[in-house]
Amino acid sequence: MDLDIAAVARLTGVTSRTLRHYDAIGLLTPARTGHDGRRFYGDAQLLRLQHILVLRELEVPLDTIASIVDTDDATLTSALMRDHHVALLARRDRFAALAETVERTITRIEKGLPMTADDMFEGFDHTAYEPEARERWGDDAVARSNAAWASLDKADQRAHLAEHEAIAEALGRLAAADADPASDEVQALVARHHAWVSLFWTPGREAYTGLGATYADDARFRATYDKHGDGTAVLLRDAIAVYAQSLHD
Amino acid sequence: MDLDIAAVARLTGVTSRTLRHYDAIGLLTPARTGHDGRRFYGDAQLLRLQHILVLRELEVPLDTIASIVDTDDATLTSALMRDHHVALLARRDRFAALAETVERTITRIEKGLPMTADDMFEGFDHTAYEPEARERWGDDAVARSNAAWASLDKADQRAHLAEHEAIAEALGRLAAADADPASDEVQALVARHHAWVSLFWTPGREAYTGLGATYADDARFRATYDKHGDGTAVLLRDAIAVYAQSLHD
DNA sequence: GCTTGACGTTGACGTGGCGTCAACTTCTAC
DNA sequence: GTAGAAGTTGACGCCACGTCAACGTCAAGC
Repeated sequence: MDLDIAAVARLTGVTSRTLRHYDAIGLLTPARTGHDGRRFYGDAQLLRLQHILVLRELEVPLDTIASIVDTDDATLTSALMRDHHVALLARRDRFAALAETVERTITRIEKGLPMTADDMFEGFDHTAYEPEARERWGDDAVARSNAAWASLDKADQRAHLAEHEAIAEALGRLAAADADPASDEVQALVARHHAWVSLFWTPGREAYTGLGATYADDARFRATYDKHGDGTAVLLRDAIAVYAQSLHD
Repeated sequence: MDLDIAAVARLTGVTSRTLRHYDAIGLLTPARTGHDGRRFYGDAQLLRLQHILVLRELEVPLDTIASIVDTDDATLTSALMRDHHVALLARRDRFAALAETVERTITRIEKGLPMTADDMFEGFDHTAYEPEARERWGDDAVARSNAAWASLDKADQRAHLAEHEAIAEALGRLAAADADPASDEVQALVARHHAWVSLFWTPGREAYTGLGATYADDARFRATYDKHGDGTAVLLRDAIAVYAQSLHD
């Protein structure tokens, strides 16, 4: 059942040096150590390693990774992994966009057509356009939200996740009852939602409205909310549009 | 027309520090320098920068990038960019695979189902499986082939690209004539093809056969060959299957 | 029992691609 | 004329390992 360091290296593609490094900094401690110092890893370590490698692919610094994977609660872990799963999809889309930009550049050059500088760098710059979506789903957003997340202790982390679930669920019920987006009940939930989002990022009027629109437009967001009932994402969008009027600039 | 360093930074998303670094190591020299030392960039530099950034996304070291983007011939450059475009698609697919693996892991954990260690790391390890495809399209393969490429001088680089075009074109004509894969004419072209491939990687019998299969199965490869006429990729695959019998293990 | 070779161990130093000061100059706006 | 924004050139710092050296341990074959 226990795998030695070479077996783990073969299985996962990381080098044994890296595994030793992760042990040295306390990021991944072997399940047990042989009497001669040899390292042996078990299933729990493999799962942890997978999560570590996912975050490494997302270019999260190792010390931040450490505080993320150290959350020992199972539901918490899988919730975070869902978040990182979405981030992987975002990176997939990013490379698709880059490939498209490069393809456009090649055909333009070969045909001798001119090209604007903006077009040439579409997809490269991850801060310049689509502000809300990039804010929430871009690479640096993941980094920042991970850092914010890492600053919480475990109880706070659990509470934060539970809060979002509670909001979405309550919204789902109101959506099923065909509630008015401007009603007090719905607006109270939006206020909680805004506070919830603000852990990672405090959106102003325009940004929050944009975020609401993204919720309803983007398939990934919509699925997250509509699993509590169809129309939940749309209700949230419309409610946010009302709520956002009270926010500054 | 000329952009100062801040404008380029905004446009492309790189920092001005990075641009200064690229100037310092001779990777990207500004079009002109103001009398006070300020840097100004033109269209040619932007195109070069795009290529640099693509290669950086592919994790190619800067000195290798330098020797790649220094090929001054236009057709050569666009041929290389095509190659790197494919590499971007490969990375896109890689992240898609990672996301899928993570998704599988999450649902398995939440349902309490067991999971084999192999399944958990599908897509992470880029050396363990699909040897031929990974050899040709994986990240490290791009790195190695770029390094091999960089070791050639410009005349050799141009000759190498022309050779592949010539082979593919001749194959296309024979495919249109419904030639026999085992015929001398076709086999002579396969011999040239094997020699051509061997600049970056010398495949044995099994690997070369696998490469041929990939040519016909993978849409990206197929398109590359079939632009010289439908059925070119299939002819090449079948001809390789014959040719490969003469290769060692 | 002894050697051999594969594979593990622990330090220690090296490296690539910038980030981040510090100290200074230059242009623009009021 | 002066403030402030943004440029310049060094110089050092940093992260995630790679790489090398010196050494220990185990299984297999003689």
